[in-house]
Order: sequence, then C-alpha cells, then structure tokens
Amino acid sequence: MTSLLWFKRDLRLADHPALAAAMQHGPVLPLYIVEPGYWRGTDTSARQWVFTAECLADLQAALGALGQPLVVRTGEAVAILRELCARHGIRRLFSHEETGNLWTYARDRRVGAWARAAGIEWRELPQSGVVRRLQSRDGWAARRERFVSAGVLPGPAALAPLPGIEPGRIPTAAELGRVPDVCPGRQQGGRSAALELLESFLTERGEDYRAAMASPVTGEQACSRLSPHLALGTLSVREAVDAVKAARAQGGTLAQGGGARAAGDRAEAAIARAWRASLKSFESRLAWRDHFMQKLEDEPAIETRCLHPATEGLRPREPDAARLAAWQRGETGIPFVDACMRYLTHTGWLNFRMRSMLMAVASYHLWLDWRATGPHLARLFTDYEPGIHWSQCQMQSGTTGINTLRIYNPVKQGLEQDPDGQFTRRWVPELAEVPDSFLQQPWLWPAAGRLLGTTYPAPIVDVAAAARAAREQMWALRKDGAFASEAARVARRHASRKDRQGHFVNDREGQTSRPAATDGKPKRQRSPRSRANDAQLGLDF
DNA sequence: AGTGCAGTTGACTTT
DNA sequence: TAAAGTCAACTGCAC
Repeated sequence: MTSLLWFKRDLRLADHPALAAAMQHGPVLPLYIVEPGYWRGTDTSARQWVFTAECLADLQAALGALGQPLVVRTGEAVAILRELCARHGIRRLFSHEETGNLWTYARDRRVGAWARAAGIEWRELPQSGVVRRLQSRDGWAARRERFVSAGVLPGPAALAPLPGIEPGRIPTAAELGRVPDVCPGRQQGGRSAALELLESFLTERGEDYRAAMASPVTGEQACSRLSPHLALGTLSVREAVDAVKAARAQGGTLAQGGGARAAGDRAEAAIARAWRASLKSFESRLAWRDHFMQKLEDEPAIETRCLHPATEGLRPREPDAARLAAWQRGETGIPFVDACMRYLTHTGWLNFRMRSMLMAVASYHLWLDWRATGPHLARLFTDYEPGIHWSQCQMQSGTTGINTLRIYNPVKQGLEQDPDGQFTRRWVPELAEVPDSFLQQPWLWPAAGRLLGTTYPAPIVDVAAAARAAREQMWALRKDGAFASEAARVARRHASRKDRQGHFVNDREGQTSRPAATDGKPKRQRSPRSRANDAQLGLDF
C-alpha cells in the first residue's frame, strides 16, 4: 500500500528519517503542499518563497531521476491530503516533526484532527536534536548528541513510479499574492548549493570563522552561509554536524596540501590552530541552534508573548510609526545600523552579531516592541527559522528575564567591526564626504550641518541618552521582588544546563563512563559540581 | 638609578 | 553574542 511523504522544511532525500521510514512500507508518494495561507503571513516573504521554490525544483528533479517526481499541490493542507489519500487509497502519512511558527502549528493540529477522524496514521519523525514533548531540560544535550552522532541515513536508490499522478507546478511569488521583494544578493536554493557551501566552508572559507564571524565584512565569506539550507532542510543538521566532526577528526582541515593558501604564508601550526578553534566553534553553534529551536517547540507562544510576563507592558504595543519606519528603511541616522539594515535587505543575510545589534537598537534605543520589529527582520531573512528567530528577538529585547541585558552600542560596534569604514560607506553612500574619524558619528563632525537632515538624517535618537534611559527602565523592572522568582521559573523550563566552564553539562556524559586512563598519570578528578544532576542553569542562553 | 606620575591594560564588578 | 565603571598592576618618561 502506498504511503504519503509530506515534505515540509526537509527538502532533501539524504539523511531523511521520515522518508526512510516511509520507504519501508512500499511505494511512496512524495508531496509538497504550497500553502497560500502560510505565505500570506507577516513573517514570510517573497524572497523566502523564491528560495524555497528553487529547493523544490531541485528536489523535483532529484526525485524524478529516482523514478517518481515530486508532487506539488497548492492549497489548504487538510483538503489536499484528504483528496490524495482518498484517490490513491493511502492510509499512512509520514513527515518530519516540524517546529514552525504558530500558523504551521495550528495547521498541524488540523491535520492531526483530520487524520485521527479519517483513520489515517500520521507518523512524524525528528530531523534534528529538537525533542517533542520534552519533559525536562535535564539531559537534553546528551540526548541531542546521541541523535546527531547516530550517523546519517543514505538516501533512496530508487522510488517506485506511481502512474496517473500529475506532478503539478511550482507557483510564482506573484501567484501566491506576494509583491516581489527585491533581494539581489539572495543565496541560491537547492541541494547542490548546500553541498558546495558545506565543502567550501570546511576546506577553505571556515579557517577564520571563529575570529571573523563577528564582523559583517569578514563574516560574509567566513561564515558557513548554510543557514537557509538548514532552515529549509536541503541539508540536515546531522549532515552538517557529521561533516564538521569528520573535519575535526582530520586535525582541522580537509584541505591538506592542496590549499590555495601558500605554505609558509602562515606557520602551519597557526593554521591548524585556527581551524580547530573555528570548527569547534561551528559545531557548538549547531548545538545552540537546536537549543533555541527547542524553546519554541516547548512553548510556541514565544512568537507572540513575552517569556517573562513582567516585561509584557514595558514598551508601547503600538509602535512609534516614524521610528519603526526609519529603522526598517535603514534611515535612523546611526550609520552602522543603517548600513547593516540595508545590507540585510539587499542580501537576505547578515552575520549573527549584527542581527543582534539591529534588534537591540530597535528594542532599547528606539524602545520598539519586538512584536512590531520581529516580523520585519523575519521577512528579510532568507533563512527565517521561527525557533531561532523568536527566541533571539526576545533575548535581544530583554523580555526573557533570564538573560543578561545586551545593550549594544552601535557606534562602538561600527568602529570595531568596520574599522576602515568600508562597509558603512558602501551601504550608506550619503556619508561619502564625512571624514573617517566622524564616520560612525557624523553628528559630531563640525561640517555636519550641510549633510544632516538633507542628504542623510540626523540621528533619530541620542545614542548614549537612549541607551541610558533603556538601561534604567530595564534595571528598575528587575529590582522588583517578584521578578527573580518568575525568572527562575522561566530558567527551569528553558535555560541550558551548563557547568562552570560554560559547557553543556550533558555533553560530557559520554566521558564519565569511560574507563580510567591506563597511562599511570592520574586524571584530574571531575568536579562534583559538573554532574548533570547538580547542573547550574545556563542563565546566559 | 630611583621616584613620581600620567596613561594604559586587564581582570573583575555593576548596571 | 554587552558596555561602562572600578581598581590594581604595569609602562614609559621626565626629572
């Protein structure tokens, strides 16, 4: 009997647990449902759709080569599933466990209700370290580690053709009712793009990842750029982890000998050290990715509600329209903020630290509610991943209650991350005549009068005064007695478990059972503090 | 050559 | 993945 594999944000064939499971039950009908309701959301955009459509075209070709092309249908999920199941006598439905936004969560509940009523078995399988119906965060990291270390699943060699099914067409953004969203620097979708990025990152681009990721200038090349592929599933997290582990096992780089970088340019040892640090850092960030997605899995409401209820009324729910518009357009008059926003608008990507800064400036300096600003950023990100996005929006706005406040100074960030001003000048050409020493604070330039308010806006807020005011508000709130106990509740539910070194406590679980070293050297005693059952809550994450 | 001092650096604390 | 403030140790330099 035919099973139906419902593709969602898992647009690949390799390392696909749901596809592998479906294949064990005979012929498989591979389906993708284009859902206009989802694409009408305030957090979705044409650029995301076009990237998705490229991934779908690629998947369609790959499946076609295996014997059964991808079936694409546009409409409401329950109606489409009902129709296909009825017409083809399908009783079994497979998909991955999607940790999506509130829209897909509600849709999945409708699908679940329909499947139960119709007597259809719907099996959802995890595709990452995120755990459904997690009872406690204790032990989570070890559990995730087991999943990502279990080995990648091979893709199918062939699919049995199912006669008489129209493959269907992949619609355009316009057909989904989305105005085109100009994004000239957008990344290319599809499996081969993902594999090329993985390869080039692990053999060439990633050497300075650890040091270079903080700046939008160096981060563009040195970051993996895999994020949209992980978000749409053209590459699985486990495949990425697997590849990084392999690279680390080879002592840092896969580019042994053949690297374009001339030998002797830098000492070999220094290169190896940089690779080790970068790969370790990248692997750890892949773990943080699952950690943040787990928060949304556990509490889908973090898309709309402040994690710490006391922060709920902090900022006006109705945002200051002028400030919001200036921030969105990259016209705040704060050069580095505007440069980052314009770059993001143009490319659909921005390095992590600058994303944090954009959010922090909106939430603290401009005092805008994250629910007004979050959707704008979501739409600009080709790699929009709800679990990471909403967790981060709240974290950079101080509404989780469990993280230390990170009020970025956009002038300082500009000076440090764009020291020669090249990036700022490229994206804010209005500042061409401003000398280097005033680039990040043109309002201090004695000749600023002929520029500000005409060619380029005067700063929409006084950067220093606005930060001070925000800090005072936030700390006043935290002084309240009830704040801490409520924060502790949030931490129990959502915080990572860390030891004193700041590592996931449970990452070490495997080591505790390992037999003692036989080389006679006494191993340093594991501190009892680092035991999982005595875990400290990782209040910084 | 030792002393005083302004300025710098880094670790640590506070907001 | 913060920033600013504090303080002690340190540095360079004039005398």
